[in-house]
Order: sequence, then C-alpha cells, then structure tokens
Amino acid sequence: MTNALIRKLQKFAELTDDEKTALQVLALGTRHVGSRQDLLSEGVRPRTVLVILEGFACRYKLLSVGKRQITDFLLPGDTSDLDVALIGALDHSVATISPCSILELSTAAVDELATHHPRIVDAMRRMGLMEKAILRERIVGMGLRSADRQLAHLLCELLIRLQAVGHAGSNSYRLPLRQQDIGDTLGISLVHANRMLQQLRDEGLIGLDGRQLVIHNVTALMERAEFKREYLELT
Amino acid sequence: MTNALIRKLQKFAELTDDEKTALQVLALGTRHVGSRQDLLSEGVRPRTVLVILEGFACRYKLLSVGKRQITDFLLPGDTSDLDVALIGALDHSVATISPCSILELSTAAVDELATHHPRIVDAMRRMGLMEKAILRERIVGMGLRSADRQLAHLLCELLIRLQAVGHAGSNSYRLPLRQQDIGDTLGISLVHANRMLQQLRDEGLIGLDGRQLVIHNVTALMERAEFKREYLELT
DNA sequence: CGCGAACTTGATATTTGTCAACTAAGGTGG
DNA sequence: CCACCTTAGTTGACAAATATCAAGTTCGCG
Repeated sequence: MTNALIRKLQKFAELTDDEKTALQVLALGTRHVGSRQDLLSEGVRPRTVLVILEGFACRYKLLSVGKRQITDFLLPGDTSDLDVALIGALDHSVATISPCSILELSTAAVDELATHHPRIVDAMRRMGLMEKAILRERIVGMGLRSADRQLAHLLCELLIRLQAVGHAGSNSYRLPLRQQDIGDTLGISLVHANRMLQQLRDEGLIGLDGRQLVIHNVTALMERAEFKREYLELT
Repeated sequence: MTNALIRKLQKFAELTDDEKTALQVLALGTRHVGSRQDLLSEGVRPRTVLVILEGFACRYKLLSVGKRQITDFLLPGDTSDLDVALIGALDHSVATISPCSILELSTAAVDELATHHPRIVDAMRRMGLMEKAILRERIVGMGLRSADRQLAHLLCELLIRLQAVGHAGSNSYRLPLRQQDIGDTLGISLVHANRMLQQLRDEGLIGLDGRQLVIHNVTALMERAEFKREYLELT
C-alpha cells in the first residue's frame, strides 16, 4: 500500500516498513464514494478519522440558504481532524467533489498509533499545522488579493499540494472543480470566477481543457499570485 | 495563580490543584510587553509556547509593502501553537495590540505536561481545534458576509471569547483595536471600517466610547451577523 | 499650547455582484 | 441515431459594494 497517505506522511517523516504495515493493519477499510456526497455533516460528532486516498473533497459551511463557503480542500493524503476524540460536534461539513476513495481510522487506531508509532502521529500533527497555515493563507488572499490573483494563488496551491503526493506533473493537473466551486472558495460570484479564469487564459498563463489544467508559465503565475511556497513546507 | 490560561483550560477540562501547580512550576516566567510589539516573526523557528495572560495580541501576515492581514486574535488564555517542536519556521508573525503580560512554556515543559498531565494537553489540543474553527468562520465571513455583518460578527466573537475568560461583561468589553486593525482583520479599508462602525452605531446596536464597547442589543447584533456561537463551544 | 495619531467626511473610481439570456456538452429514452 | 433535457459554462448590461484620494476634525499628551 504505497498510497497517498503514506506518500504524504513521508513528506514529514521517513516511515519504516513496520510503520507502514501498522497503518495498513489499523485501517477500518476503504470506501469508494461518488462525487458531491457529504462525508461528515456539521453538528454531528464524527466517529472516525477520514483519509482521502484518491479524489478531491472539501470542507464547507453554509450560511442563510443558497450561500456556501468552501474553507479548504482535502486532497489525496489529507485527513479529517486527528483529534476527533476531543471534538463534541463538527463546526463544518465535509463533502466529496470528485469520486473519492477513502480510508477510515477508528479513534482506537489513532490511539494505537500514538502509543506505538509516535512518529506517525507527529507527522499527522504537522499536517494539522499545515492545514492551519493554509487557512491563514486563504484569509490573506480573501483580504488582500484581487480576485484574479486569488484565483492564481489557488491554482498554485493546488499544484504544489498535488505534486507532493504525485498527482500533478511539473505544470499540470486534473482539476475537478466547477466554476461554482471556485467562486464558493474564493468568495466571489460564479460569473466573476468565470471572468477571472478567462483573464488568466487570455493572458496565456493557463490553459483549461475539460478538466485538465495546464499552467503555461508557473513562475509568472506565482508572481501574479504573490505565491510563497514556504507556507506549504513548514517542516 | 488563577490566571486566564487556567480559566480558559477549565472551559475544556476541570483541572485539579495538582495540575494547576504543575502549570505554575513549569512556566519559564512572565513577561510584560508594550503595545504594537512583535512577539514572533514569520520565518523564524519559535523556541517556546506563548500564553497570553493579559491583553490583546494577533497573528498577521504581510503582503507587498503596506498590506497587512490579521488572521486572528490571541486573547487572554490563548496560546501560540502547541506543536511548536514540530514547526520548522513560522508562516506568520504574532504581535501585541495592547500591552500584554505573557507566560512562556519551554518545549520541555510541554512534553512534561503531555507525559504527566495529559488532560492539560488534551485541553490545549481542544483550544487548537477551536482556533481552526475560528479561522474557518473568518473565511466564511470574508466570503459570504457584507462588511457590516462581518464587523458585527467580529464584535460578537470577541464578546463570547472574552466572556469565557472573565474579560467581558454581559454586553460590553474593552476593545483596544484601532479602526485600521479592524480593516486589516476584515479585509476592508480603514475608511470603510469607519463607516461600518458608524452604521452599527447609528442603528443603535453598539456604542463605542473611547476603547469601551457596549453592545446595546446582543441578540439583535448576533442576528445581524448570523452569529452561531456553537463554533466557539466545540467541547 | 501645539503636535501627531486616530478618526471622520465627501467625492469619485474600481471591483464585484446580479440578472437574464444564450451556447455548449453530455446523457437518455424513443 | 436523434430529439430532448439537464447541467455547466459564457456573455452583456446594469447595480451595488467597496476602495481610493484628499481634506478636515478631534483628542490625548508632552
């Protein structure tokens, strides 16, 4: 099982074969879920830790009917909150965007890992810290960046994060987001998201054919976005 | 030492006298810092965990000169990241807003607590989860709420959080933020922050005399903000 | 009393949202 | 295989929210 979780954990700490085996043994199993399905719902007390092995998912919150804000994305290798045992009720929902395959860990399994394989849990804690860094960077974007730069930033973030788990080439990846999803992420309308995408296309920075995104000039896109990759590398 | 940290931890787990004593013994000491001073700087590896005992502080990031985004506030009882030992370099800075008194814990002290007083660390982990919830709610606000509602939401958030540590009355508290700080928090200009403040004042929802904020009608302000307090109570 | 920082105000520019209509692409039953 | 149907994407015109600029005003403090 050289899956996305292990690839991601390796970014934070080299795993021994023993540790890899422990992860396999403790998993409750793998589920396959279609696109646009809720995995966890706001207000509910989660009972397991979810690990995305394949596909795109997101965390989101709803406000007065019809308004959804996506707060962040869960990509292959990402997990829902590790400290799930400490959570009374979830403040947000989690849903798939594309079809996903998902591994579940019981809270007992996490305790077991913490006891016998503390390095794995340390790596997972680092992932938790990175998640906070991503949330902060999203706040910075929403507060300080214009819509086109924010979009550029999102595309850069996804490039780096997907590359880390082998799901992106040097300048391209599959992007299963609808324009509505992009708008709900950046806090702009669908129409505006459409226009910002066109702007980046017209400038020759990106190409989007179906669901395949190609970044024609990664350096230029990062400059446009004022993208600093350090926040995704806090090891 | 019935300080803000202990009051805050008590919200998450009853502490024994023994545990309270451990906290006192392990602290490296208390510092007093003036307003508008950096406590931690982006890019630096932090060596201790900071606990705010008194005063207002914030986390912030800078973008191309002159643009600052405050991502969240550290109020009495709040701490900087607990998993500090796992952090390579900070992705953001931390600065005081008002004069603060600050307690420092060495990483060794945190390890010591984790070993002998796991409930304290659990409580601190819950605080970390709440911090993520606060960041997500800020993202929701920036994406979905108009500037006046966002301001209303911020004032409600601070009311509840300050009440939790005994620093606010039923409908009032000291608010040491400048209008520039409010703008930098909500992602709006200073001028617009000023106008939104006036709007809430003109509607009779709040009063702001010097640095003392009075919320004339808490329920109405919460309705205006679509404020749901659950996200601050995830126990 | 004077000075600087914070706050306030008005006029105008820019960005983004909303509405409404239209086009393109994929899937399904006849 | 086509007609239809639904969903996603696109476009233009206009409205609303917010930024920017520039000039006051107030207030605490030395």
